[in-house]
Amino acid sequence: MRIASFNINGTNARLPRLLEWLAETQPDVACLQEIKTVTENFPVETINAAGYHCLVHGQKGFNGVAILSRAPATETQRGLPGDDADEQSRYLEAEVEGVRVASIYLPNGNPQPGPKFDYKLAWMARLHAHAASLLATGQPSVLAGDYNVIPNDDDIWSPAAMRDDALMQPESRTAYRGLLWQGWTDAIRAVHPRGGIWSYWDYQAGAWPRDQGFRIDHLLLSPGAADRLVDAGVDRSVRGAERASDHAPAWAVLRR
DNA sequence: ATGCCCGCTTACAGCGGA
Repeated sequence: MRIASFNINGTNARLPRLLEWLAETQPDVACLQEIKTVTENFPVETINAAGYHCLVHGQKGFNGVAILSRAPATETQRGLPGDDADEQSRYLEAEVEGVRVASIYLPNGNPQPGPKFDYKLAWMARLHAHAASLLATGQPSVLAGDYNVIPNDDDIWSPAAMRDDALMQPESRTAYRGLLWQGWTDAIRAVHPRGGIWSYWDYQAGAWPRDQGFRIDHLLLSPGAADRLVDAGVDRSVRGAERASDHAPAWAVLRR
């Protein structure tokens, strides 16, 4: 069972690339982030024609997440619990083929310090609480998404280049590690323990041709899911296409 | 030190992204 996470950076701008990638890699579940459209405007019929069911939690202009699946999915959570005033569409969760799968778009948090960084850390605290409730169910679960956290210094081409960025502040990393201590396994890290794997390359300053990237798209596996881990990686070549997203898809394969 | 590039919006400039 192949589960992937892809920050597409705009549905309208990226639909051809999305369809190509689905056809080429045929994930069983695709968690999308930054769909940047309201739910009603997501191209459900086109995605259905490509062989995928759609669950969509959209938002106008920014954010927005979706879960595409070859098998029917049952929605289990829309929006991250813990703050009724939070109107940003950054969390969607469903059960697919017996596995609980979440599509996560964690706040960027820049500039830091500041209210956006506070929101990021508060959101991560809420995620920590909800993730604990998922572990308590004992169901195999996968938290897949754009975490906007560079976990380690070997997850970026140059730690100095992003030293003051919200993505690699100690508070961000500590909160991410808190999920690991809770019992979640970073699938790509487990398969590639030496690091050096990137999932994002900035549009600016020739970051892609220079391979100046970092890893912020992660799939966290519950113990029951981690026991079934076969392989994990990043579809790097997707980043090299015309009109590509600035993210490449990250994926994990679980034994059925 | 700043902007580079990209996608979005009751758009033709400004914001958010990372």
